[in-house]
Amino acid sequence: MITVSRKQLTSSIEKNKEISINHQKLIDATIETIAKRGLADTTISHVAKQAKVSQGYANFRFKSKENLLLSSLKFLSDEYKKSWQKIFEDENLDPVDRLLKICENDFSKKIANRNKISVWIAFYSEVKFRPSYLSVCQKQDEIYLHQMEKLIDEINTKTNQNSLSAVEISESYHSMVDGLWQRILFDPKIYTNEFCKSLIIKYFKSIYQNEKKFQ
Amino acid sequence: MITVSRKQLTSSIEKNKEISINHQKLIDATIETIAKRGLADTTISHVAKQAKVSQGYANFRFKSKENLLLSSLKFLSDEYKKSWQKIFEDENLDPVDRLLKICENDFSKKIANRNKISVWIAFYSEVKFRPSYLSVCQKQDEIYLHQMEKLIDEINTKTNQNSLSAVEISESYHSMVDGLWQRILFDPKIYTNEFCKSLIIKYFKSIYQNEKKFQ
DNA sequence: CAATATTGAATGATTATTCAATACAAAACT
DNA sequence: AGTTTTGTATTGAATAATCATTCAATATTG
Repeated sequence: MITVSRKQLTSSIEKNKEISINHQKLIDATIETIAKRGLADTTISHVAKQAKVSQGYANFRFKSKENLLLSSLKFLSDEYKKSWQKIFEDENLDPVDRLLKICENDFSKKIANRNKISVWIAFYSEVKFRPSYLSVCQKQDEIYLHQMEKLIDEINTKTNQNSLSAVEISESYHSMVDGLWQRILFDPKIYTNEFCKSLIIKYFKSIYQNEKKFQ
Repeated sequence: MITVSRKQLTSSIEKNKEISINHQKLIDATIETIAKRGLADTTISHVAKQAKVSQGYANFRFKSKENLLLSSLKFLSDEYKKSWQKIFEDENLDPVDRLLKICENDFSKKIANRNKISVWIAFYSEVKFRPSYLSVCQKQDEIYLHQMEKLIDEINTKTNQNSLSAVEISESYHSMVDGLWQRILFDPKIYTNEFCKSLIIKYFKSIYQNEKKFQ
């Protein structure tokens, strides 16, 4: 009785693992393909070949191409969210260190690499026309910005900085990051992750001139 | 002889006018269509309908869809270039005023409106995969950045600002503009042109704290 | 009556989606 | 242990829709 039950359990776990491996394999292949060929030229057939499954299976597995694309966007979005959420939740960091960690994360190789930025920009360009894409990004964006504002507010208070509001600083930061991501894509020789990060840090340095951690 | 020659001249001008009206009509229709439906969903048939010509004609006139898209990008790019070139060439402006004019232009209704930003972003997302798109943007971008660096350098010298280099400031400015354009598209209620411009001016204010024109 | 501009239906290529056929693995039965 | 049965995973060829492109026919202009 026990052995049978164990066997079933193992089998079920392994089956799920198999399934989620295929699931993730297809999402990875989608990201690779968009990065390599662009969203306009990404067909189910290309993705399937990249993932080494049949074309029919890719479609069957995700019900539709649209759904596969959406799932890939969700994956990227979740991955990004997890990375910054960990930093906002870390109670051991003082505000300035937390801000520095956020910058570091935003220009880490895991987040700001050419493959992933290609995909982000491809989806950005379609967001206006696909409500489903927008809803994946919008909510997380709001949370990020809200946390950021709280954090900047703390730093403003601590440093007696009051010529720029927390909203203004976090909006500026956010758009600078978006802009720099774009530039990493166009000209990665000049816009290395390090260069981008240092530009951002210098921005903070010019606002918080007495804060030594930005030096 | 003279009358015939005049007639021919007039006729030729009017024919060219007709032709260039159709030409421009199709380019405008392309921009409208990309803004309304996205690049992925922009077909020759949609553009032709928008321009009120037949589908066959649109293709015939531009030889291919690819060429129509490229011509539309060129049009946008030239329009933008003309607008900032005029400012860089205006000898009556002192450096800070010139910088203020550049900002104003970058967030003017003519340049930074939802239609045109939609089209820019649509092309950006494909730039990596179409060398022809890249070559349209790249050169002008370089000139813009170069002029900007010269300008910032003048202001740095004049104001004894030396904690940030001209390159750093112009790169930061440039990416912030790109980022803000993106945000105008996503959330035009918050990111009005005025709001974006004021964010940028405040950035300069925090760098050039003694320069009264940024107040 | 040319000569040129414009049309719109036909063509062919591409591609998402479907689904009958097959491979595979686990369970049930000798 | 080996064989059969059953259920699920996966394939890939067929289908149907979309769309750029072509071009013979028609309209327009000088």
